[in-house]
Amino acid sequence: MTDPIVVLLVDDDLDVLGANARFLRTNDIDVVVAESAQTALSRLEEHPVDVIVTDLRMPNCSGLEFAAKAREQRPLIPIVFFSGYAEVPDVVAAMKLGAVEFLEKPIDPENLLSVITGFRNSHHGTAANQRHAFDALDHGYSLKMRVLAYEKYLIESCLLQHDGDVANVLDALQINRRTLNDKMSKLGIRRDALLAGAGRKSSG
Amino acid sequence: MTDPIVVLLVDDDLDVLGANARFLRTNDIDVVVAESAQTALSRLEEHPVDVIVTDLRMPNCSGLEFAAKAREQRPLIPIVFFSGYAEVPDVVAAMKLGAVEFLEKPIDPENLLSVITGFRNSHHGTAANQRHAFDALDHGYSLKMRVLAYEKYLIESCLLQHDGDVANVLDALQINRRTLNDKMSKLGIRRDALLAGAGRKSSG
DNA sequence: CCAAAATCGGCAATTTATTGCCGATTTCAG
DNA sequence: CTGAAATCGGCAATAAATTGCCGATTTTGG
Repeated sequence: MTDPIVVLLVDDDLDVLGANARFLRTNDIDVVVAESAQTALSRLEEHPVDVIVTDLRMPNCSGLEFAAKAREQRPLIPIVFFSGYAEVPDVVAAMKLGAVEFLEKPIDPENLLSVITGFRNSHHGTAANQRHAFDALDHGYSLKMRVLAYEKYLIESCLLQHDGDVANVLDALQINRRTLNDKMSKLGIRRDALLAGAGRKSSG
Repeated sequence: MTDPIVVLLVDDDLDVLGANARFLRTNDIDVVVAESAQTALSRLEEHPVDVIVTDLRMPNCSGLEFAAKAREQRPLIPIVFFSGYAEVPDVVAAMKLGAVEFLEKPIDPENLLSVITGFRNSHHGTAANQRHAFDALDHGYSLKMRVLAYEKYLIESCLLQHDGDVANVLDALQINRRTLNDKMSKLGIRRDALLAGAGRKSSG
C-alpha cells in the first residue's frame, strides 16, 4: 500500500466542495479543501499536495490566476480545472497554462476520481517552467551534447514524478525497458541516488 | 519576402474555405487548401507546409483524427483548430494533441492572420511563440517526441543566430552537414522560410 | 550570359541505437 | 528464511542514424 494521494480541492461553492471532498475521501483520497484562491495558496504551503483540482470561476481571483501562482510554488504539480460555463478561450488558456484536464460542471464524481487516480499510473503534464531553468545552460556545446543533457533531464524528471516506479516511466515516456536502462547507464542516471536525494514523498 | 509562410487550410465548407484562403493570400500567406482530411493529407506530402489550420468537425474524418495522422507525417508542425460548435471535451482533446490555438467560428480573418504571423515573428529573437508549440508537445508525449522537439528548436535557433549560414551552424553544433540536412528535412525545418520570416539582417 | 561558391539530395558503407530473450540480483511481504 | 515480483545487465538480431562521395541545383558576383 502506497501513500494516499493528496488532492487540493478548490471551490467557492461550499456545498459542492463538501460533497466532492466527501466522495473522494470515501475512495481513499486525502483531500485538502479551500474555498478561495488565497486559502488554497496557504494550504499548498502547509500540505504535500499531489494534485490541484480547482474551479475556473471564483469571486476574487480566477482559477487561472490561482494556477499561475500555484505553479510558482510547485512547478510540476498537475492541475485539473472544472467549470460550468466555460468558454472556448477559457479552456484554451487553461490548457496553455499546463492544465492536464478540464472537467465540466456538474462534476461526475467517478470521473473526477478516475482522473485523479490516473496520475498515479501515467503522469501527464510536465511543467513548462522547469524547462526554462534548463535552457539557461545552453550555449557553447554541440547539438548532441545539448540533446543528451535534455534527455537526461527528461528521464530524471519522469523518474521523480513516478517516485522511481520504472514500469510507469516506461509507459509515460513510451520507451522500451532495455532502452531506458541503456540510456540511464550512458547518461549516468542512478535511480536509487535520485530517490534518496529527493527524499520520497511522505508526511510533510 | 518571397514565401513567408505556407498554410494548409482545411475546411469542408467551400465558401468559407475560399474566403479565408483569399484573405490570407492578400496578406502574403501562401495558402494550400483542402476540403477534406484525406485531401489534406495528400497536400501535406506534396507541399512544404508550415502551419495547419483545420476545422474540427468534418464529414468523413474529424479534425482530431486528421491532426493525429498529420502528426505522423510532421510530428512538430503547429496545428490551429477552429470550430463553430466546440464542446469543452473537444477543445481539451485538441489541446492535448498539441494544438497551439483554438478559434471559434465564424473566424475573424484578422485574428487568424495574427495567429499565423505570430509563428513567423516567433522566429525572430528567442522564439517565444515557437516555444508555445514546443511546450504543447509536453503533455503526455513520448521521450522521442520531446527530444525531437528540442532538437528542432536548437537547430532553428542556431540557424537564425548565424543568419542562415550553414557552414557556421555546422561548426557551432559540431555536426556533419549531411546529418544536419537530414534532420532539417525530417523535422520540417526550411532554411529559406526561416530567414524570410526573421527578415534577414543584411550586413554585419 | 558565365563562373565560382554554397547548398542540397541520392546512395551505400559504417556506426550506433533499439529490442527481445536469457538469467542474475534486488526488493518486498509474510 | 522463503517465494513472488520488480529491476537490471549481457548478448545478438534488427532497425536507424551518421558519414563520405557523387553530381544536381541554387545563389552570388561579375
